Amino acid sequence: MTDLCGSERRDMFKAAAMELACQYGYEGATIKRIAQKCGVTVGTIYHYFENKEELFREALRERTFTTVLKKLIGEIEEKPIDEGLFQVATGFVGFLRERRNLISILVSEGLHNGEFGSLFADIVRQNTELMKSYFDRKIAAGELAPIDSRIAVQMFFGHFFTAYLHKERMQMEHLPPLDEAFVRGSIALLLHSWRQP
Amino acid sequence: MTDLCGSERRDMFKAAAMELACQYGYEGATIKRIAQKCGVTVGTIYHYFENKEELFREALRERTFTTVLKKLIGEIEEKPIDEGLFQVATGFVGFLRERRNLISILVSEGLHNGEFGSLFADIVRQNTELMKSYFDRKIAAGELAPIDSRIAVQMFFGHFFTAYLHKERMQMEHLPPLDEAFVRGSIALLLHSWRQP
Amino acid sequence: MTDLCGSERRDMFKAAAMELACQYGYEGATIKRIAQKCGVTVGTIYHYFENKEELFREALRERTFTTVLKKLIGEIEEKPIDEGLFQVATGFVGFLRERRNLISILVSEGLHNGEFGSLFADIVRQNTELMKSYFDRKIAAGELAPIDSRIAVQMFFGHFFTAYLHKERMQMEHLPPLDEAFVRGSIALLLHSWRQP
Amino acid sequence: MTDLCGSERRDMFKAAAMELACQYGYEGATIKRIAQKCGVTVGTIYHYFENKEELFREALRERTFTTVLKKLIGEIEEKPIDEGLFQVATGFVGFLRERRNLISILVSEGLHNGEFGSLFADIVRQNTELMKSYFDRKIAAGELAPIDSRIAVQMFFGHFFTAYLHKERMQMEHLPPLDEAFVRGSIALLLHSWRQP
DNA sequence: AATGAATGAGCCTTCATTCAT
DNA sequence: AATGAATGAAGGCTCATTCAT
Repeated sequence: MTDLCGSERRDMFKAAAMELACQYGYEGATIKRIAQKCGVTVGTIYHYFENKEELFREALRERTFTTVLKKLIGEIEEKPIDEGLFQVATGFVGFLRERRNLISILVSEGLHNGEFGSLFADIVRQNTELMKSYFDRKIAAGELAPIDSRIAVQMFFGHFFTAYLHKERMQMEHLPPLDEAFVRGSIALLLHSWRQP
Repeated sequence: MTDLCGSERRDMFKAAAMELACQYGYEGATIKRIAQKCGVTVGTIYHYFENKEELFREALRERTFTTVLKKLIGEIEEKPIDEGLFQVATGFVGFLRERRNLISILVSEGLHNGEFGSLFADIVRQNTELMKSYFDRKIAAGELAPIDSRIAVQMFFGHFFTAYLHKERMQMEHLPPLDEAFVRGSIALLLHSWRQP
Repeated sequence: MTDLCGSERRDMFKAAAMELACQYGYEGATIKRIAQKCGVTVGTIYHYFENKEELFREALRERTFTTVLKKLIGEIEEKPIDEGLFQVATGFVGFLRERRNLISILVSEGLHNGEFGSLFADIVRQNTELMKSYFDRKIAAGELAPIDSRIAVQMFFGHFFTAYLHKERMQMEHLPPLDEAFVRGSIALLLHSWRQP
Repeated sequence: MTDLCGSERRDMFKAAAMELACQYGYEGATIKRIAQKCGVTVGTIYHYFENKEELFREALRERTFTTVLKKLIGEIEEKPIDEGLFQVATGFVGFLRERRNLISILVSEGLHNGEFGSLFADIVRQNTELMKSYFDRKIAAGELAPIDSRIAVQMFFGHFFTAYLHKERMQMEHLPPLDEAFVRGSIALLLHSWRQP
């Protein structure tokens, strides 16, 4: 419709695909629907992408949290640990929100689509490694106790990921909102002993 | 095939449906496949269930972790907190493993199927409440510090849930196995301060 | 439509497929057209056949000239060679006419469809072998000169096959009709020396 | 790509069309594939040809065996019959090999495409007439017996055509190779009596 | 002259569902 | 209770063709 160059067109299709898949699932995001949403006909989409899977693969690969995380870790290196974790957590949740479609598809399709599954695994591995080495540096520096950093990373991301999924993607109304208080509270919980000293 | 009464047949269909959906996703678990797996023809399934959705809804509602959790909490009330958490966590992971199919479907379909979504939300709420009141009693008893028990519950379940999903459902090879050591390590991480005292 | 048992239904679909393919080619014989010709909807055809290729493969394999040829050779063993050849040639042309669809598809699709190609090759080989051994027996019996029986077989079938294709399938009006006179004339041409003695 | 004048471009497209159609069939030889093979885009082809059919029609009409045959017959007029037939047969097989694409398409498409069918018929008629009059002259000259020259021509071309199709286009491995021995053997078979004198 | 984006009809195939037997 | 033939809409994808640039 509007005047767009080729690459912008591709982006438009990818965005529409993500949005529809988030709403209806991968199967529900039909090429026809994607085309309609973009005001073109099915053939056009195949002019830009080999097939449906390529369209999605490319869209999903596009931007991952890893890029953001690298930058964040660079910025927080010198800050106190609770501030550092706060910033990463906030960035993570913000990313999940911004790329909400991506997340939905990776989770729901990753469970039974090999291609998407390994894409998801890749992303998780990269993030895990970055964060683990941050933890390890903090342990070496004596800021953190000698905890099992591998598990710690899983706990950190796992918590915020699940919280986001449950609260914002599945609208579980009994759960607290994912606001700053929640993030700060969560980090406090991690850093402090649960046990009464 | 073998002689089964009506209710047993229903169970058989539900079990087959779960298994196939776990493997191929909800869309991939076609009525024909379910029928074949049970050695009957498509028509038969429609004798027992109104339609595909009813079959799945009923299968998913069947048994949730809540039943197990109630029993577990009764048993651990008097035990020290780390042992109590260990038993709940172990029971939770065991349940996820045993009902692996159910979990897959709730997660992947819950994201864009309203019916399944609220089913999932229900289950989560019940578990959250049970566990939260357990935490609250422990806080009152002075065994736990006055932590935010709502967040703590989310962190507890969220961690093991994510760990299970990533490791055992998505085969992320870079993650540690979900064995006793992992569970104990995770609980230690929760109960102790991450920060160097 | 009319009451037919399963196997008759299959036959009906195969017959329709052959007829349409003969008229429009393999690609032109669409499942929809086949279904329409049979008064059913597309889904029905897929109830009987895995896919389009299976439908055609089965239809093509169904009856080949080999069966007819075996019987014919049994009958002509004792007859004089020109009468024997006349009967085989007549039977061959009759078969081509009767199974006109089959031939069209094997020839036209066999050239670029591996599956159909090897099907055709199989048929040709079987016929060639049967006929060659007949020739060899006649040579041994002294009724035929010690000719190269392999080439002779190719010449025999090749001639009638081409004649049929050109005249009756491609309506080449400048060619003589494929009647008894033509067959007898052809055999005379084979058996007698072309060269002026 | 390279600098070609209009007519050379047309030839290039036609050649590519033939080659692809030979490999994949008429339907399989898509405009896009043809364009790709020539390093241009689809639009370009439509600058040179009205539509797909025109492209093929023109390509097929291009050069036929007739031209070659005329020349050959001129050359063999004075030679002994077996040598003459050898040269024509060799030329014919050589032509089929060289124009392999053309042949495939005429045969396979000619069966259900009226346009291509009559094109093929034209070619066959011309060749038949040329060869028949050669035979008739040889009969008049007493070199050949008073055979039915119309059938003889069909037998001559039909044999080599089928042999080529079966052996070199359909890779029938049980058949002898189409070499000089085969051609000479075939001609001997034609010229000599099959019957034991 | 050449491009390549866009079209839209049509292809093969799948699948939940119905229903006469 | 069970069958399985039949439906028909829908899905992914292809392709000859057009046309503004």
